Amino acid sequence: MLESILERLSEAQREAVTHVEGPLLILAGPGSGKTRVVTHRIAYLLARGVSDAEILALTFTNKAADEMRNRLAQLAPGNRVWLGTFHRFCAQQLRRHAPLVGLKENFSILDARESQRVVQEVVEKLQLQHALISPESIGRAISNAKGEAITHHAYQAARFDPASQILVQVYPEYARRLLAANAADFDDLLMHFVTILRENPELRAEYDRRYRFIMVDEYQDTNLTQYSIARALSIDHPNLAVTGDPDQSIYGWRGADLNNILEFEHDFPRVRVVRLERNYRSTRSIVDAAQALIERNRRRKAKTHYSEKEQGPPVRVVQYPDGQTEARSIAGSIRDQITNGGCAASDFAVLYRVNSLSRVLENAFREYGLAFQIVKGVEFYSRQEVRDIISYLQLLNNPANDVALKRIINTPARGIGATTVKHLEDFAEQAQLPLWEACRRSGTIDGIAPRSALQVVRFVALMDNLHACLTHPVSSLVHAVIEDSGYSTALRDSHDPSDQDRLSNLHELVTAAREFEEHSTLDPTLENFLEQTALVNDTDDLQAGEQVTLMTLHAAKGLEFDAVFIVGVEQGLIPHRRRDADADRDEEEERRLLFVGMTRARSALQLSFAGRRSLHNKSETAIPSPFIFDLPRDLIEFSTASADLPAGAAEGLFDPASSAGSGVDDEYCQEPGPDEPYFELDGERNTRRGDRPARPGGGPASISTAAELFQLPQAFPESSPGSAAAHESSAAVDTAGGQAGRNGQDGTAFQIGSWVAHPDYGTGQIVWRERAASLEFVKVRFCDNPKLRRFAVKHSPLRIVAGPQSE
DNA sequence: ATTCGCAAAGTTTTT
DNA sequence: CTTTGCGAAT
Repeated sequence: MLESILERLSEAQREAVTHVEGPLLILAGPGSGKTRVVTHRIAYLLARGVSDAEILALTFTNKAADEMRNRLAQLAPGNRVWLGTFHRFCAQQLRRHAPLVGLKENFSILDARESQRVVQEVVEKLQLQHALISPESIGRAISNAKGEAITHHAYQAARFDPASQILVQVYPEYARRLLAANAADFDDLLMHFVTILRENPELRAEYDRRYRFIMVDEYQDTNLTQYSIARALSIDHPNLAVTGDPDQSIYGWRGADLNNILEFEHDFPRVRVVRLERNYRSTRSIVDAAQALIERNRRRKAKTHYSEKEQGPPVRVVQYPDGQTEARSIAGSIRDQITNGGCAASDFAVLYRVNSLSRVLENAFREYGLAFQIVKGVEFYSRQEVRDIISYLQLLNNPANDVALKRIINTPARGIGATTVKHLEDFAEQAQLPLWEACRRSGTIDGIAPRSALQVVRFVALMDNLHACLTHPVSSLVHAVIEDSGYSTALRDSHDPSDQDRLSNLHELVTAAREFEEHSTLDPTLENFLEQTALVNDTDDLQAGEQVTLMTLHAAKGLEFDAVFIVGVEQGLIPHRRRDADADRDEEEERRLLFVGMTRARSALQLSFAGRRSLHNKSETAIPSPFIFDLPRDLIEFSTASADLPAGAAEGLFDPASSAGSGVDDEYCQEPGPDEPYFELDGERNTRRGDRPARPGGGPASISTAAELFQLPQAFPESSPGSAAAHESSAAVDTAGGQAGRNGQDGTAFQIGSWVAHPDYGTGQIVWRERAASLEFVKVRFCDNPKLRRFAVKHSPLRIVAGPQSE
């Protein structure tokens, strides 16, 4: 049993897997088999007799949790280890102990927009509008404070800082409103749990005992609050194992604190540190170039990435005259390699720093008739119409939820205007009642016209009727809300074509509810469904189909592709120029971002920059990113592409296995000529960067307040390494976070470029695909109409008439 | 109460 | 250039 878990692990991997007691830090470089190690370690603990109820595995994203769960299920079928996101874990615990922080167990979870809305209201109410400090930045500041476990009681304004002067007023009122609405924002889920642990030592000890073995994934992304949770549960039983990679920390801007991982050894003395440095994913050229880049960072832990795969072709660095040429050339190259090089579209990814760069690429890909998908951030559950219906459900579940009530009291329009709502609010505030109770008393409130009061009464009756449906299955309740609220009628009667999309999204919500009933491991209650919709986003699934993937560098984390293009590697883009351009700290994070992007590639990698870049329709001269100069000359191949591409010409990124083929036909891809190269990748400039002055900062990281919150005991059991017979079979080729299609829908039929027929609109061509809530959507341009129409493939009468063709 | 029009802004993103 | 939000007008 133990043997079978340990076979096919490298020595370093095995060391991590067999570590049982005591703190463990796994520094896992890209492609080093991290997920494999985590899942195998859990399986190993189980095999050694640890009860599955004693193990807690925390991740940041549902995607990571799903992947781990699936892989663990294969190693330890039927296990009941708690494995999931921080937020879900905390939400569940918070339900149990809600009264300890002034909530009730049926509290609602506000999404980012809703909580921002509340911030805005508070700012207006307190008359704190400030010319330079936007409500958004105040919201961010509150979120940051919560990410450091600073409650509104504890928050102190820095004396002369105008932003914190405002915050010190807004934060408490914001917190008060959320409590009054029996609601928590995302950050609250974690912070309230920390508060509970902090104020209830016996409860903390109980949790500590209950979860004797804790694992935290992507530890470099933890903020102080998350750190505090992990730490609080690892005092009496400090068997905390974290995996992470400081070099892949790219979320500092959202509160992730690199110190948590850099100081782990300090916070947990006698920690075992395992470095997974071998990269099983990429060729040596790629790994070595990425290593050279990341070595320039100072705030990191020494770690040398290496590969024992073949050398592979050098990393290509290409200069294009402008962004359009860049896009076309890449599209041409990919098309060429698909038609001549035997590659599949799904082998390729194009990465960029900012979403706005996707547009040129989109156009070029369309022009070249390539199937592609853009991974974007609009989540199904945050669409307006979906959010509206969810608000009805939230109000049914938690009548105190004023945020939800205000959202839907007049959606769809039912004659309850701003004035009426204002009166209701005033009354509610005066009487210290939820808005909902004010609605019940609308007839008795001064200032509300009888006609308006009647409408409110009808709204109350509507909700009361729906309330009677609470005993029905969630999906029928959702259906009832959509129908009885008048929402579906309003959409059906609308002349705005996009309202039809909205309607199909709502049908999809019913389907999601049904799937939840049938497949969820949780009780299919309304409350659990609401939690699901708040904490899960359905679009982090990539489609599997045959298409090139376009996405931001951030979105690429955890994925891998045979060939990767990174575009716009220019000053101002990578590193990105910010408003408050501060410090090396940011530059290092940007370098890590490029490092993450580069290490997505298995066998071919190209970085490119342009001489001119038009962004927001302004064309400006562009200068190559300084990071380009960090790459060692002997690992890269530099070339310049000229402006006038022969249509359809392509350069080879791959040296295809048969490098003779259509590999590098350099019609517009020459070595930089002697005639004043605009840009020269020169050894001298390259080395000069090496000896720049040492940074003064970087001092000892201040030890987090969490250390004061939760003291560690002086001693804990000596770690006992499992004595597994070590025979090396280092064939462990694992793709950490490797992405496989696990969506049901087959991607072959409805492709970009396919011709389809519709009974009403005639024939048209698919120009866009997307996926939301396990449903596939396409946009179609019909012959007689320039306007795009969007359809849910499953529900639409579309019929394929011809395969993909370029226009 | 809805609709229209104009102004302003425009990193990255999970939960 | 595009999107989004707010304010004025009907």
